[in-house]
Amino acid sequence: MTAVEPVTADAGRDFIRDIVQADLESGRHKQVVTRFPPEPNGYLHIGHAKSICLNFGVAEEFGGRCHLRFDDTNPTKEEQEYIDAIEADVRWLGFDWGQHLYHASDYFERLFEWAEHLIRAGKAYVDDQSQDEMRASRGTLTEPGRNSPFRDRGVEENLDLFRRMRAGEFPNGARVLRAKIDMTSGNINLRDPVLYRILHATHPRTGTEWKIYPSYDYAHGQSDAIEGITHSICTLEFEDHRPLYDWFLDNLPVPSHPHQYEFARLNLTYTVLSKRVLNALVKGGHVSGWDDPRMPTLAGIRRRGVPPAALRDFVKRIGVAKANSLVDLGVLDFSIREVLNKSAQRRMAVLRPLKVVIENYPESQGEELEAVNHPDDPAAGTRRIRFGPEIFIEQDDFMENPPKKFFRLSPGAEVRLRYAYFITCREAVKDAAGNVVELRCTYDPATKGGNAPDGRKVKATIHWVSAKDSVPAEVRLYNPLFTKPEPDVSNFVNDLNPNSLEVLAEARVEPSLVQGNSPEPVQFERQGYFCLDPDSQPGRPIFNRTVGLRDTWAKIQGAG
RNA sequence: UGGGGAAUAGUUCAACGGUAGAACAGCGGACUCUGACUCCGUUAAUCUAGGUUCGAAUCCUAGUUCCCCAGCCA
Repeated sequence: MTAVEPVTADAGRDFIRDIVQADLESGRHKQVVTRFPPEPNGYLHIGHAKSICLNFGVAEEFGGRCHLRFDDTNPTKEEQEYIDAIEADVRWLGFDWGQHLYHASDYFERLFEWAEHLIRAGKAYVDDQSQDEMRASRGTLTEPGRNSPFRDRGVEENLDLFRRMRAGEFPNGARVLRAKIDMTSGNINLRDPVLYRILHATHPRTGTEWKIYPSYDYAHGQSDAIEGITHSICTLEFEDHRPLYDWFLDNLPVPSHPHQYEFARLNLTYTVLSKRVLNALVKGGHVSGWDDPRMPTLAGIRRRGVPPAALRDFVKRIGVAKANSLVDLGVLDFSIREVLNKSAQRRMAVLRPLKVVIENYPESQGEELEAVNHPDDPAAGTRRIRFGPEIFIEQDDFMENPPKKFFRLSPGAEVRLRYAYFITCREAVKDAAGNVVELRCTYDPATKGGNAPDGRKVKATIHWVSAKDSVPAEVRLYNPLFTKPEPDVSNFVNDLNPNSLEVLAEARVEPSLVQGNSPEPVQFERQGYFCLDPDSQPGRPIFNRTVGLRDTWAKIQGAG
C-alpha cells in the first residue's frame, strides 16, 4: 500500500490509470496485473499497439505485471505463424512478459470442468437446435427471444451429451452447450449464449485432442480469473459483454474476480484497421505481404523504418478515453520525426537526379570534403564525402522560370552546395523536347566548405552527390494506402490509392550509405527519413522512405 | 420500437462544483550551411433547452446526434 504513485515519471493520465491508482490506494488490490490477449488469427497492427502500450504501460508504471495471453479458442482461424509474429511484434515494441506467457488453451481442461459445474447447477444445457433455429429463436434487437425446446433437459442427460460432444461423437454444428440465463433480456449477450461448439479441427497447440472449443465469452473472463488479472482492459464493443463476463465469474468457483474496463479503439485517417480487410489486402495481392511498408501492421511499420519509440510516443500522445475518435495520420508522422530527428544520422542522396557540370572546376579527380553526421550531436562524428566536376542535384532544386520566393537554383542564381562550394547557374541545357537535362554552372573556389570569406550570403543550401562517386539506388516512397480519410470498409478496393507506392529507380546516394549496410534509419538531408529495405541486393540498395521532412515550401506552392 | 456507451478548439486528450488547458494541425515571426530542427507569438471549443447553486463542462430533467449489440468470430 505504499507505492501508489506511478513509478514512471511522465505516465500520462487517463481514466484507466485513475481507476488503477484508486484501487491500489484503497487496498482493493495490492498489485496490478493486466494482460494483452490477442487472437492469433492475423498480424498485430497499430491499433493493437495502443492496447499493448496501455496494458504493459499500466503494469510497468504501477509496479505490476502484464501477461501475454493468446486467445486461441478458434482453431479454424488461428495459426502458428501468427503466434510467432505476435510475440516478435510485442517484443519489438519494447515490452516483456517475462515468464507470463499463457494461452486460453492452457485452461481447456479447467474450463471443461467448470462447464460441467454449470450443468450440475442447472445453469447450462446442451441445445440440439440448428444454427438457423437458434437464430430464429434468439429474437431481435427489439423483440425477446424464445426458450429452446431443449432448455429443460435433465442434468444427467446434459452431462452425458456434453461429454459425448467432447468425445467427438457428433459432427460440427450438431449441438452446442449454452448458458441458461434469460432469453428475454434486452442484452442479447444474455440470451443463453453459447459456451461450447463442436469443431473437428486441428489446434496449433492442442492438436486434435479437443473436438469442442469454448467461446470467447466463456473462456476470457475465466482465463483472467485463473491468472489473477486485476484489470481486464478491452475495447468498447465488449462493453455489453461485461454482464456476461461477471455472470460467469459469479457462478463459477473461480480463484478471483477480475473487472473489465473498456476504452475506445484507435481509428486513423486514410487507414483501415480491420483484420478482415488487412487479411484481404494481403490475400488479394493488393500489397506485397503483411510486412508491406504501406500496411498499418507492426511488421509493415517496422519495415518502413519506424522506431518502436515513435509508436510509443504516438500512443502516449493520442491518450485513452471512451469516446470514438479518428486520429489524424499527421500525429503519427510527427511522432516518427520527433524520434528520428534526434537519432538518425544525416546523409545526402539525390532522389531525382539532374546533372550539373561545374565548368571552372579544375581537378578532374575531385577532392574530399568533411560533413557532420548529426548537426545536434557532435559525438556522431564526421565523414568524408567526394566532390567532383560533375555532380547530381535534385530536379526540384532547379527552376528555369522561378516564382518569387523560390530560393534555389535558376539561371544566374547562386546557391550553396552543402559542405562544398557556392555555385552559380550559367546555363540550362535542354533536349529536343525542351526538357532541362543538364546544368552548366561555375563555382567559387574561395567558398570551400560552404562559407564565403567576403561574407556573401546565399538564400539556399541544396544537397548533392558526386556523379562519379555516388552509387545508384532504388528509393521507394510511400503514401497512404487509401484515398479517403475514412475508407469504405465494405468496399475498400474502391478507395485504394493507386499512388501508394512510388518507385524511384534512378536515385544516387552517398557511398557511405551502403558501406556499413547498417539497418539504422538515416535522414536524407532535405528529404526525409529512410531505411534500407530487406529487398536490397548487393550492388542494388533499396531505401524506404519512413516519413518525409516537413516541407514548408511545398505548402507555399500548394497554396499559391 | 430493446439493451449498452459517447458528446469540450479543425483533430486527439485534460479540467473530478471555483480563472476552460495541452498536444497535433493552422496562421504570423525569429533563427538557420537541411524551406528541417529549435524558439517566440497567435486563431480556435463545453451538443440543445430548462433547472439546482453565490458559482455548472462537471449535478438534475427533457431532448438531439453519433457508436456498438440479433456468429456455433474475437
